[in-house]
Amino acid sequence: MAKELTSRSENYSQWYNELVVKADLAENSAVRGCMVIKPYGYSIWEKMQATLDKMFKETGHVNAYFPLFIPKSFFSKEASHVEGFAKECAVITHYRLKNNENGTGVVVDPEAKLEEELIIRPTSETIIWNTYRNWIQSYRDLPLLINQWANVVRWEMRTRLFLRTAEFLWQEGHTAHATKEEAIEETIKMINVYARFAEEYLGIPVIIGTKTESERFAGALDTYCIEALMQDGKALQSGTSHFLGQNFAKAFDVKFTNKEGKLDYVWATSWGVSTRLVGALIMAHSDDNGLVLPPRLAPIQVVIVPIYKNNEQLEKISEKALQIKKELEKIEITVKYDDRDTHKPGWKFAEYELKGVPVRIAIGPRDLENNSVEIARRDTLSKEIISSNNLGETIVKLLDDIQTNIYNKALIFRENNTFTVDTYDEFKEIINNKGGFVLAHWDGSAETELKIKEETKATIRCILLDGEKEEGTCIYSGKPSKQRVLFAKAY
RNA sequence: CGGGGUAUAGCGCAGUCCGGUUAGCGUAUCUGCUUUGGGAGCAGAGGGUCGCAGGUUCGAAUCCUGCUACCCCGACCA
Repeated sequence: MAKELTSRSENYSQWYNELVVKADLAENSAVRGCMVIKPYGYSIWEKMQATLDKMFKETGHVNAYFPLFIPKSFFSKEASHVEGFAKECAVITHYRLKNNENGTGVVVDPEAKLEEELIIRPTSETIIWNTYRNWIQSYRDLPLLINQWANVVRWEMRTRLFLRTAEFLWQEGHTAHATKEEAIEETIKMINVYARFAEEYLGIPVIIGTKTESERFAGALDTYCIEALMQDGKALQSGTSHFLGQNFAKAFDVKFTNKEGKLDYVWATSWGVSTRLVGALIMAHSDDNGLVLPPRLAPIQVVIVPIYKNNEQLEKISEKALQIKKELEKIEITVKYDDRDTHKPGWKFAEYELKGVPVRIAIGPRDLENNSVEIARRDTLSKEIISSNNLGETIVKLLDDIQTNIYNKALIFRENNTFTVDTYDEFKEIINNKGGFVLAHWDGSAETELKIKEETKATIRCILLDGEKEEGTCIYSGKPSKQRVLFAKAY
């Protein structure tokens, strides 16, 4: 009642904005374009971090930390990199404040101007490669497989909670290799790690592909990406992995002696995912009642709500509830027992639905008599009374079911909203009226890509990595094409 | 950064056009009693620099100017 949510059909973006705030994930801050990630939202991010970090370690990477500030001169060393980021950099020019002469506060001390201005990192390639120069001399120093968890700042014009904020949290992997082949292998390995994470944990099916030249990371030779389809038919780039070639090695003079004793430039990759994934999670699965979280990333997997008329009943129910909690926690399930007397059960039901808790167990006097509990699952909103014997086993299976179900639901949605077209008219019809992914032939030219973007707002999300090599003609120019590419309107 | 909109109690809003009692409603909060298997009921109470800064006026939430933030639509991006 107090937290009525706008429906998706009524206004999808309003639904998203309200949901983020009402489910207590994040809110806008006093600083333009920056968000406050609240504890519930942050714990989802922590779960993502923990999982990804483990996956990175399993693939041989280690964590380190590089500075937030980058000297301006570093930044300008790689030409296309500067061009890509220059328009959205925050710059530090001074290092001191002083009291305003009229006593009304503080002002920047003009005496404290920095010799060299500092850029707040929009990404760390430059500072990292400047450092790697000192770390790498020989092929024996390679590969260098480093990741960092950090915040970055990109001065965005229009921001949205999680999807695009001026400051965001992410991880960025930066690796150095002796050969081109090895670097490309690393790039592909990591995009596959992201894809596996998206599908197995976020429960979101993704398309793996490479970016066209115009969508590529500034400074990369190739950008691999995973693209997910949101419920409103728009695509969300959910992770990228870049093959940087020798661009940064040349810009920062990072050379090594190879086995033949010859000097050569190092081959590089970088890859990242951000708090944007939280936005993906919300938009992929949630419904008009609120969040739907995949069990593997839900901060609370099971909530237990007691139903009682008096203290005596509450005591008996609590005894049973705590016993169940203990049993579930023993098998690594995160359980919250909500015995607050300040809210009624119905209120709690609605609240936990809004917050996307996968499983709710309700226990009342009738259940005590019958040795039963009521189990409700968030993804289907269905309820069932079951015996409270062997609850652990049941819940484990149920959580697995939910994880699989929401993935399948998202997969079916994507299948139903992926279209193959052969004419520009069909293309426009689908992009304008339905949305979704559209597979179409493209002649490979930046001009055609731009024209299509200008006319329809759809962009090439990626060139499918495992796409069929099918000859055809470009829907726009009629020129020959070797394979279909994936178009969509994107976030 | 361009166009449009909004800013009044924690949240959601009315009042602003046409200046004039003590700024109101819903919800939330607090107290008490009754309640508890899907967002409880009744009674009472507290809570406001009307976004910020100037200006006009005897008098400003209301009129004027400037600023800021947020939302929507464009251009740019993870």
